[in-house]
Amino acid sequence: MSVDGGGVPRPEGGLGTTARHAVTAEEVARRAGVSQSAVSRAFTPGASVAAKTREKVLAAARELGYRPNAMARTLITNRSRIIGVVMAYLDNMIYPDVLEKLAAGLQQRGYQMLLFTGFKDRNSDPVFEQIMQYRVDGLLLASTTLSSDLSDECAAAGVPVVMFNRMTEHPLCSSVTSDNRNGGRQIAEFLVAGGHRRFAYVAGAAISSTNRDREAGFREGLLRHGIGQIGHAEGNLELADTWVAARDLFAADEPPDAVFAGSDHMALAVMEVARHEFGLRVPEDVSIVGYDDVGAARWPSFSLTSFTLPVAPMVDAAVELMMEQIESSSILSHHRVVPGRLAVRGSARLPGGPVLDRDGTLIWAPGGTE
Amino acid sequence: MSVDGGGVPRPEGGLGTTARHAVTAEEVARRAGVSQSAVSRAFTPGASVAAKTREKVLAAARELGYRPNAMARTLITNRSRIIGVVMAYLDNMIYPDVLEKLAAGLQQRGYQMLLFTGFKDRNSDPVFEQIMQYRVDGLLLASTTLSSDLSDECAAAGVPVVMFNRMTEHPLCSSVTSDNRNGGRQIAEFLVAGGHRRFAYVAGAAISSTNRDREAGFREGLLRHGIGQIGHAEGNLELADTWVAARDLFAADEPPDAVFAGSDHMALAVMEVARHEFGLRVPEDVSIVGYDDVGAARWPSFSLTSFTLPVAPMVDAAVELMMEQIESSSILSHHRVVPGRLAVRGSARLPGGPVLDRDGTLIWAPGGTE
DNA sequence: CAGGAAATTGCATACGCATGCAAAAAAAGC
DNA sequence: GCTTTTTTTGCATGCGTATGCAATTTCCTG
Repeated sequence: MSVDGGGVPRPEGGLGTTARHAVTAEEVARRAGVSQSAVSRAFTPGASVAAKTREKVLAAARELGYRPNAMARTLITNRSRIIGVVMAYLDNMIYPDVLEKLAAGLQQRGYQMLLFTGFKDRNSDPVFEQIMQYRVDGLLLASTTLSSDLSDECAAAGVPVVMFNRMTEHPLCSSVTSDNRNGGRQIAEFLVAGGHRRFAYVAGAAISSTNRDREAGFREGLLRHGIGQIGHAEGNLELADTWVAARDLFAADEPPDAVFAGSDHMALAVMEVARHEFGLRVPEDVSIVGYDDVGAARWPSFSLTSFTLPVAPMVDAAVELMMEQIESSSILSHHRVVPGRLAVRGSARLPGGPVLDRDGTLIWAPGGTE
Repeated sequence: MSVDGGGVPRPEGGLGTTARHAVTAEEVARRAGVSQSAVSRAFTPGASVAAKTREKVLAAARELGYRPNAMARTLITNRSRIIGVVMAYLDNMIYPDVLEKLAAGLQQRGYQMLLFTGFKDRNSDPVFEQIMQYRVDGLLLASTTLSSDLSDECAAAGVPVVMFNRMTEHPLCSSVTSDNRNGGRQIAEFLVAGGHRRFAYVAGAAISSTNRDREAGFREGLLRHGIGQIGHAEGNLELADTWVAARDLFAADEPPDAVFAGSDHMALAVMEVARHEFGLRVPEDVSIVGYDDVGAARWPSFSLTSFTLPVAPMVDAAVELMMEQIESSSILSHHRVVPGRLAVRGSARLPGGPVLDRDGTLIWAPGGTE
């Protein structure tokens, strides 16, 4: 079905190539009876202009509908005030939140966001050319990475790179992550303390440092208690894959009684399979723990125990790190690790240990870990 | 916790203001032994260059790491190849999908996306200035609108405006929506056919045309069967608000036995409250129907009956509409309405009528509506 | 009111590239 | 080989703005 109104042809400004004509500083200058420089200065905070002149200019600008041309400005200042943002995928439920907070943070500092997406299982090299052509002031990679060569290129071009939720070995990139390793470890402790015996890990993308660290921490924590053998399944951050992976786990001879999934997204899928395909009770038959603490984890239907991904402080840190580098014109290699905590809910059996109520969220605080 | 690597100062290029220096066409030209125009032509598809020259240029460019400056190009061509995208909010679960498909569609046509977000309960005027300074080739508004004045300004500037999932009265804006009205009507028919008596509508944002149309269709459908009085609650697209709204509904003297929520997001919240706060069985005690057919609607825990928001065709239509206007340099006012269908699942009592299985999805097809 | 300091202004230029135009080179036609 | 046609090339210019510099105005100070 299609309801079409009339087509209104745009007034042509001249020779076809110069179709539309935006108001320029020159025109404003003429109207205000000043020079083009004065107009420029009137729009530059802190520039040397008499208050009276600025008024005249702003008035003329308002009348003509003038707006400075950011592209032309970029050409001179060599600053686009644009940050290239690459998001691997958006179906992880934390990303709406990340994106919104990021947009707000950049916006507030006068920066815009050029967004690219769709690089879940490979790095962001494919869009690199495009991004760099727009002379972004910085590059933020969320849940994705860049090849070493391109990272070098960025550094050479003076474009700071900040990774979000991913670590990298590259000496000229910065990163902001949650304490994945510790999170995995703490979950292991929690599950062991809960009296579980057969553990399984549901993995995210293999190339993801975040996934590796979470798993490493988990295994490390279990090993402390002499548990070396655990189930492993590839959820791959995809619902469909996780579904299959979960079936494999529960259909095994010795199905796990405690599952840690590398992201809430996958954890919820595991829970669905456990309950509705295998008729398992959560947490009586199987405990399920996730990581990220997405909004849905709090829904009564799920009540998912999950390690918090501290989105707000992480985004803040990322923006800070970016601004710091842009303003100082230097490429840094700082790695910020933001601590999280285990939000204890109903999807995993409770251990005997102390569970505290902090700001309405239940926290498990075994002696000395915090 | 914070682990910091070393800070590597960026090599300064000269007088402080010219901190970093990107390779220019001029330099490539010198290296290749041609003129700057030749370089420009080598990078312009369809330009008049000998194959041999192009090779030389591309080789030199590769050696120097040259990348055309999109900003400078924009200044001349008057085309930024950037689309300004404003998304009202991202917590509606369809938006990750929309954003990804949109990015892909634009990317494929050589366009980039300048993203703005966070305008759920007001229009997008606040960021308008910023967007226009970057001389975007088009403006796409997802679940948000623009004041009439600014719409005029866009038209005057030759910037086409396309609304996604919102209609507008403005004569110089285009829009792509699903058939909200028909959807609401069909849901009414479905619920009436299912033998329900007491109906309620959970509303989204009051300023949203989408919300109004869905409600209008719903009421219209009910009225056909003589039902004029229905419950009404404001979910406001917010989980917290929906939670409260749902409590009000179910705590009433005559609680509804059929609830239509203006979005799946809200429908799921209603279901949570019904089940876990009021102990109601779905659909035995109350039927719940949503709109959008988000991924989670398919999860066994919810099995939400929902009217489909056809994201893929809608995004395609939006991109088409945008490109058409950009390429023809004319502002159109086309309103595309993309049909959806009722995906029948378990959250609402089934009527006696025909429920067909189409492509694995159950569709309710009352005589002659399709 | 003179004289100098400070604030303001305009001029000219540069940023990196695309493009019209004319000149040059290559190809084609005879 | 010479003219005509076609293709390729370089020159010059302009897109809209910011900014160093010098000229001008305004403001102070005595």
